[in-house]
Amino acid sequence: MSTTSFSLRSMQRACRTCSLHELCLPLGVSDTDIDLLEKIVHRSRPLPRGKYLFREGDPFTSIFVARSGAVKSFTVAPDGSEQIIGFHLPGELLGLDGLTEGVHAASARTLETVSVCEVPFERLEEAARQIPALQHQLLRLMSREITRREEQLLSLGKQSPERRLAVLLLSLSVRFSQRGYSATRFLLPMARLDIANFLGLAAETVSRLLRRYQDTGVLAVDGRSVDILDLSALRALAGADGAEDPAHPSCA
Amino acid sequence: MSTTSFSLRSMQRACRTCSLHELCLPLGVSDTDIDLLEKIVHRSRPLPRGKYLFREGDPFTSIFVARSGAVKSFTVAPDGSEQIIGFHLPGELLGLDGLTEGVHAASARTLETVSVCEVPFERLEEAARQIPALQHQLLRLMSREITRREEQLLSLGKQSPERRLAVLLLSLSVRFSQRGYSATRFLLPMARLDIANFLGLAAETVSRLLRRYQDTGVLAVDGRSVDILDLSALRALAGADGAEDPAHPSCA
DNA sequence: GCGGTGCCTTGACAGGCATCAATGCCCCCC
DNA sequence: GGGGGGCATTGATGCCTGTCAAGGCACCGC
Repeated sequence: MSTTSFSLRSMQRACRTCSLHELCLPLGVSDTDIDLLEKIVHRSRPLPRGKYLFREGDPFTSIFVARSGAVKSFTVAPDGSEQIIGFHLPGELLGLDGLTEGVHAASARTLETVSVCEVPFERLEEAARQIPALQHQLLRLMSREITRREEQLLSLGKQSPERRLAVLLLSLSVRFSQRGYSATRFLLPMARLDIANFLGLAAETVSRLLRRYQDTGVLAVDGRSVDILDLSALRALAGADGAEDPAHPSCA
Repeated sequence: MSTTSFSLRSMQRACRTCSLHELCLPLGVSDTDIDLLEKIVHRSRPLPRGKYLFREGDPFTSIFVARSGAVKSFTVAPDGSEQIIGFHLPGELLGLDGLTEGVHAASARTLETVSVCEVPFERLEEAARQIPALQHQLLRLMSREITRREEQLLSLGKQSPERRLAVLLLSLSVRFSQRGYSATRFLLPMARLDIANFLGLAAETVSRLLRRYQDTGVLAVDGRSVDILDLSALRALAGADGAEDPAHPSCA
């Protein structure tokens, strides 16, 4: 650990050349200050599928960001049942919920092969004090995590399973496109059961909904590959849609 | 506005003597540094029920904390339907979701008479740079907001309406007791329709569930007043409960 | 090539919750 | 004191979705 002798050229100055630059901590930080940041960040070798970044109850010392690959975070109820809290794509901060109590409130496990950056939080905090732009970006990223969870809450609140799934697909679409991938064709990083668990549905329902979307020409689905054929239709399904169920009455 | 002449003795140094001290920004900040913080904070007169703290789309300039009274945050879909994202008790930060885009992502409206503190965010950020303890506490509070939303996600994910309502009641119970109120007897600050909207249920279902809880001796409900008679039973309903429905199958 | 194991899909069924509708209560305002 | 509106409760009905069960498909190791 202490004396890594293999050459890591591709890992040096990685933050500056990282494609996630704009989504991650370095945004707005000057080049000289990025050097400071990079001294703090640990870059791991790729982790295979199914590995834990951290577990519920682990002491909180670092936050994590995937450079590639998706991660799920979840808690395990006393009866052993798993409840998925979220899916994290590259550039999305992981582990921030541990700061409150000093202990991670959830576990994080890789859904596929994942390269992660680990950022020791105390050192990050210290650096943020010295680099105003870094402090600002850290706060912004935490704000983004709050916003993302609020959007998830919105989607779960819109009770119809049809909507929930549509919202998830749209969210993935947007997030993939922000990361330079296609907004309409992508591979789902997670299993149907994970989707169902996350959305509070049965796996069978997810399956049937996907089929229905396919039958109505909104999507083309083949296993984990998704092709969004009619984006506006999907938006209508997810959104306020003036379609069929007027959801909750307004108080306005 | 600029020249308020009326005496504000009770409002001066309010942070230091505020009962929410331990839950709010001043925690861990030295007395001399609190003076600095207090210069930033605006304390408003009490707002009546139904007033907006901010609206979706408003430019983000400040965060808010209620000193007393509850607030709901929500978004309005294009079709006019309201979706409630959360209920905020005194000491819980409001408006943080605006930092990401510089624009508030949700609206916040008072559920009852509310006294709020308004904290201009730029100045707070600046102060946080100078006061390490304040920076740390700000980050902790943001982390707490993330955690709270994750808990809400958990509760919405646990699909059974019975559980969701139990989780909400327990959450309120804990939060009231943290604020010095009874953990078992309190007044709901929100209407049934708000609860239903928040939990993704119909108002009728909420009503029926409350009745069922009452019939089984878990609660005594009268309008908005709630008396938790059997806390452990409520926990069982909310939690992993080895009771009736084994929720989602585990992947572990 | 074979069997095994996840994972996904499809079908049948029953229960639960949303929906519609009506009633009652309380508070506020006239 | 009377009327009205908002909110809560209760009942009846039908659809949707969870559950159970079976089958198919792909990937992996032997």
